[in-house]
Amino acid sequence: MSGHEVLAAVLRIGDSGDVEVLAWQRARDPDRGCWALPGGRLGDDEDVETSVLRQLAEKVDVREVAHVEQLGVFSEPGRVPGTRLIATAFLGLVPSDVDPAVPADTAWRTVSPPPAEGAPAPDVLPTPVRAPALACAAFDHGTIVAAARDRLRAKLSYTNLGFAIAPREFTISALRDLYVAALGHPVSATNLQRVLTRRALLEPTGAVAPPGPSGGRPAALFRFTDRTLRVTDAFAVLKPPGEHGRGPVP
Amino acid sequence: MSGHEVLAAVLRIGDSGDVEVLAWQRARDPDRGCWALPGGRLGDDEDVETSVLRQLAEKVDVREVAHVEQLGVFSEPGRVPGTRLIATAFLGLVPSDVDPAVPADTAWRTVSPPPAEGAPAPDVLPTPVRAPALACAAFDHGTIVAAARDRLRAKLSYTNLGFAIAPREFTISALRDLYVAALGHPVSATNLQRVLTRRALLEPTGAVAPPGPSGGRPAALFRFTDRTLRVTDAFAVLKPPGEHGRGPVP
DNA sequence: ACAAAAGTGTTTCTAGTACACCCATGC
DNA sequence: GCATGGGTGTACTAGAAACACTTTTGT
Repeated sequence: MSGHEVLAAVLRIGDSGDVEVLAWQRARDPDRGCWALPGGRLGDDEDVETSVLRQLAEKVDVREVAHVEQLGVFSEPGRVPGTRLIATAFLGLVPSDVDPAVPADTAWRTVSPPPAEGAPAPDVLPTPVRAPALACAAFDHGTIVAAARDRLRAKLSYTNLGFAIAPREFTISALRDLYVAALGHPVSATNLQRVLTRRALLEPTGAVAPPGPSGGRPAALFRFTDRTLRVTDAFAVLKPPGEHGRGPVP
Repeated sequence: MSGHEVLAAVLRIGDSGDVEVLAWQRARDPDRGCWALPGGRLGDDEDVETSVLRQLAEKVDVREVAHVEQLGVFSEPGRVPGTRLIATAFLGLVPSDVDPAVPADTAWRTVSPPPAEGAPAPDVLPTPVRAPALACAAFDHGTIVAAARDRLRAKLSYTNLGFAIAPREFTISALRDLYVAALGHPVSATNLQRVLTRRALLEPTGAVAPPGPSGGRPAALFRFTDRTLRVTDAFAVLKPPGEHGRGPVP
């Protein structure tokens, strides 16, 4: 009776230091001109995870999507006008260095940052070539994008999810910039390196990046040791007794 | 084309110190005799959240369910034989002191504990009147119950979710027993009290509980200050700078 | 008096933060 | 030399775990 669709909020950290989402512009009513998330009807012989990967393959090369996970179900009866359509929403992440070819109606749009809670507004940056904001989101896709952005922000803190937004190899300060964009607050490169190193998420490649035009010490290159999601900081509290200073069991 | 159902894994900590799930025994094939989660078809004019509360009202008094949240979508094409049926699964929690009237085919069944990871098996308890194990779960409901149990366990550590499994008023050691059952590992009453008090989740009622038959100091009664979900320990790491020793802003 | 259960005080540990300082490069 | 960016060493802090000890009851 009711149809089922899958929708993907694919996020990437843009060069300008913004979170961007992959969206396509609707050419027809309803919500003509507004931006919609890629997705489509669930097929008869696929589950939602398979379906979202299939749908994404039509927009971007799926090999470029480093991580996909379910966000939840959006099922308000009137969420799309006309028919009843239930959506399973996904978060997808693409490393910042890949710029996949996308169809003509599709583009990376800047996700508006969440309201800074309590903290004063961050310094105004000299606006470089940033993607245009997601001014008009079709249907309830704005809610889905916000959920995706929040999920990314939360998981960066207690998992190794950084691997999905970072290039294969990177300098610590480049990684810091990605974290700043995704978290929305300043991050110290010094401490970021220490936290990720202590958790054994990062390893040096041995190579170094050449310094910029104004000099400076060449930065060492790092990579994530693991490229699948791992929870690294679960049970911050009330953890099993006797696990005080134990490192991770090998 | 494809139907949509909602399913609720309603959990409770039983008197015997086990996690129990509300289930009903199927009288017909397929999976006759196995235990299934309460739920049913999504109505045309309701979203999944509304629907699951409606479905639960047929099994238990919804006022007794202290917390409900979405777990995810289960959509494998063959998850139920015959037709295509997509399920949105929910976690529900009922305080340990309520024992709602349930239909004849419905009962609380013990959820098998998760495999103890690394830690040695907990002490063998003298088995009291524990609910029978969920030996045969219908369809993919076993997976859903496991997801519910894991979700509860994780959220107990970084939210105030304890309010949903505890009675209105309780002693610290009673609360400790609930946490032990849900977490699956020993918890110190001393430290539990301190952690929850420091986070301002607990407040004394002023009353005390009478000691048991063998004496002992009467225990003070406490309650949760809040009875809606609140994240208390987010961003354990990489939190915004300058928030070092700041308490919660009033 | 003694056992049992509850609760407090105090120490120790660890992860994270802050910050001063040293290193390597371009000009 | 000196400005610039990268990296290390080290002190400080807070939250939590561990454990000894005190308090309040029943027998």
